[in-house]
Amino acid sequence: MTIRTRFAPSPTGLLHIGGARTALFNFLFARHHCGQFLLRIEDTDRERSTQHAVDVILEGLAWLDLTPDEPPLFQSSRAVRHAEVAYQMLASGHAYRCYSTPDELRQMREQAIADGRPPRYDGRWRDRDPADAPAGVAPAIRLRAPRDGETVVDDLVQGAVRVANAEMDDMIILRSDGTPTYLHAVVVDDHDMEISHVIRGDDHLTNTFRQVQIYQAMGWAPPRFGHVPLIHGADGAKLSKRHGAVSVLEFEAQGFLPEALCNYLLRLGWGHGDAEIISRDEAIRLFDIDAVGRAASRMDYAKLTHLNGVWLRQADDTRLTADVLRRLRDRTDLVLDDVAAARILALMPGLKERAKTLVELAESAAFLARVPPLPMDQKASALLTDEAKATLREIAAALAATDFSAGALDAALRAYAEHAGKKLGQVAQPLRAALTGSTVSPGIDATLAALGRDEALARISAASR
RNA sequence: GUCCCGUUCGUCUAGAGGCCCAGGACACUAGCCUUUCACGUUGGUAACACGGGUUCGAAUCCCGUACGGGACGCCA
Repeated sequence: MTIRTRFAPSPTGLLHIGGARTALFNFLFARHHCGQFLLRIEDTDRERSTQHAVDVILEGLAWLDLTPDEPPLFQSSRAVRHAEVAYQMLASGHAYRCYSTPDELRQMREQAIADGRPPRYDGRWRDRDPADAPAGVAPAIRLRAPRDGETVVDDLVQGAVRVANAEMDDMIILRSDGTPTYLHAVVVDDHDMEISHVIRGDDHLTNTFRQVQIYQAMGWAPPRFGHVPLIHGADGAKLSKRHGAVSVLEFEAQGFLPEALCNYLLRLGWGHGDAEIISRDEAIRLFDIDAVGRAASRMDYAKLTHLNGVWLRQADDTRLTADVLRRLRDRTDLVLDDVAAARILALMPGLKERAKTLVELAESAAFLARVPPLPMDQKASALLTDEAKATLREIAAALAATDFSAGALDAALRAYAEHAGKKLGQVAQPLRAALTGSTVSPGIDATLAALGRDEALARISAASR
């Protein structure tokens, strides 16, 4: 049997990290088992679905490199098929028409809650003569669910979960306007798409029983299910639009690398011994659904940030340089020409070692695109005393005599320090201030080399005046 | 309220009856390294929710309790 999984978000909100992780797990599971990963947009709620949300989902998945193997299926395009199946069930006696109005149902629910009973449809049209149908009321179609026995789901993550059928009422499968409900559409689509494994959020676990009843009514073999626990916000509360549930694209804006976010998400709810830094290829090799934990987990930005630093250091210099230039593009205080780009690329090995996010990286690279005289931060200007300025003029002369390679510069600096009876730090820090306008940068030799002879000497000259 | 699920350091996790007076990672913290800042490195603080069983032996199995989460819609 070919393994086929799907990610089925509804375009009524953003693609948040919970959804992203669900997509990742589906993707990894499919790849691990040499199967296919599909995408289905559940846009049956026409009122709340938006094109913008669809775009965000598609963009987000592309950014995370979780591209589906087939074009996305839009659930709304399958309304005819959903209705067809509902009528089949009606014909076979597995469903019936219900003429209760939404208002009536609401009263029924409120009454049940007031009486301390579970809020459920009482099945008043289940066995009623269709001749009793009130005129002018369009009926909804309900599943004639079994009332005895129990329904069992052998979940890949949660294990065997069972519920008494008496706990469930007859759910609506086709609304009075002829459109399918979610529970029904999902089953029909998963069946028609030949989905073998449904991996989704824990919040769907209790829905699964009702879906299984539809499979049974249609005589279809249900897929295997795996319900992964939800991700909570940093404070332990459920992810909501108000906090934490930001779009995955927001993570991009905040300077996180997609491979870092995937690595983080993978380790949230799943573990493999002591493995922490896991590439996509390794993830495909190691991941399996049975190692997914059963408890909800919290979003931890500190750990994500750490992981991002690890991946940043491993990332390609050209790629990072392009990202930095993009983030700095709109800065009016910088000159982002080819010269600046070349400097940033040249210093990237040292810059990426010191940054945890792409935002920090861009900020730390900005000095390379400045035109002297540089703005000095407080600590830098404090370093540039009259004595230091005099020293800088001497250093400039020593540096000018080299070929401006990092090795030669380092040697010249050390020789000068020894000659002047100073510690290297006393030499390097004023120089750093002059070159960068701050007290933090990659190694001073590499920084000098990246700037190049003319620019470096110009900056030293400007700062030592 | 009813049903379902969960509970190992602050956080993410390893752990499938003896290897665990519980390991790793992040965070925090003390050193080392050092040309600043990072990185790296060596230590440290810190957890099996609680109570009963079962067993020679339980973080691991069973039952309760507490707490947390989810679902109960002509939303998805």
